[in-house]
Amino acid sequence: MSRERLLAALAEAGRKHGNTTVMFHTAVSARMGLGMTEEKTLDLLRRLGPLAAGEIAEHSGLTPASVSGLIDRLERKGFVRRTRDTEDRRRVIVEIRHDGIAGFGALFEDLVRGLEELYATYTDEQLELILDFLRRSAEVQRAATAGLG
Amino acid sequence: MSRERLLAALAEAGRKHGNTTVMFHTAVSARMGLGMTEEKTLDLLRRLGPLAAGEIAEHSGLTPASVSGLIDRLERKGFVRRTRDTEDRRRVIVEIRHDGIAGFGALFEDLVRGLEELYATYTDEQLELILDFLRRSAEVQRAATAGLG
DNA sequence: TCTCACATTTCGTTAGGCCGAACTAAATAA
DNA sequence: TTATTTAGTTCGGCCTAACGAAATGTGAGA
Repeated sequence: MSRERLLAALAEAGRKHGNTTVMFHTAVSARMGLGMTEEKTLDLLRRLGPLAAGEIAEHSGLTPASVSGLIDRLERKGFVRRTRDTEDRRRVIVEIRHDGIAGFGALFEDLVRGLEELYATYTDEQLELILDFLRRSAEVQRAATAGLG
Repeated sequence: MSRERLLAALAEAGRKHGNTTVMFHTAVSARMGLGMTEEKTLDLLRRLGPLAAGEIAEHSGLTPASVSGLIDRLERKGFVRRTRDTEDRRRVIVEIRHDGIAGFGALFEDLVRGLEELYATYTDEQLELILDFLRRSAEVQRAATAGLG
């Protein structure tokens, strides 16, 4: 395959790959009964650990009032727990209830298994190449997203 | 790096890559002033070509009433055009207005340029490997999504 | 103690997007 | 022609998730 064709094929494959990623993500959220904001918040908590309500407001750009409602919804669905900060009892700490999201791990089973099978077909060198590509490509996407802010 | 570590790193990198993909996608939609449904509809029209309102209803699972409003919004934003079917004048054909979407191509510029630069650092053989990986990995995601239906 | 500042919640409102029911217009059957 | 079905639209109502303003409870300094 000529390099030109190769690059064209990569553009197309990348587009499709992105599409399936978004679709999978959307399907998972729907199954968990989560809205966009709720899911983004869970992701925040996964990455940064327990946060105060105000910190969630900062990270998400929502007003404090909206965050209250957001936490209510997540709590009602069993995904997070509210705790009073013992240091500063005005603050409310929000933490993920791992027991609440555990049941949904099954949603990822097919994906995880499929990817494991896929990875199994590559040599270590090839996997290193793929790993590097994924990291650098994620960085490109991150930068492009920031450029849209 | 041991294969075990390699696989763990891939799982993590894959997760992050998926995240950045979704975030980029979300940011683009926001910039275009599109809701989730509107965007899904545009994607439908891109993939399947012009569709009748009723066909959009079938594909999206929305009621005809909702589709009417949906088309109104897309039309008002300049992304689609309504046409009467000349065969069956009850039917309304919805088609993408490429001139309406063209202005937003710039949103992808950074991403496209970044990926081109990234691809430029690989040999043809390496790109073939990446292409194959993207295709197979997209298929895994597609299958996993279908499994959630 | 008495403010005053701060973190969060509550309340009332608004905008978006969906639905069902009733409607118009066009095609089709009797 | 007339009755029925089909395709979309309009209307009114509802729900979700956001917001601003005011209330609540807590901390901290004079």
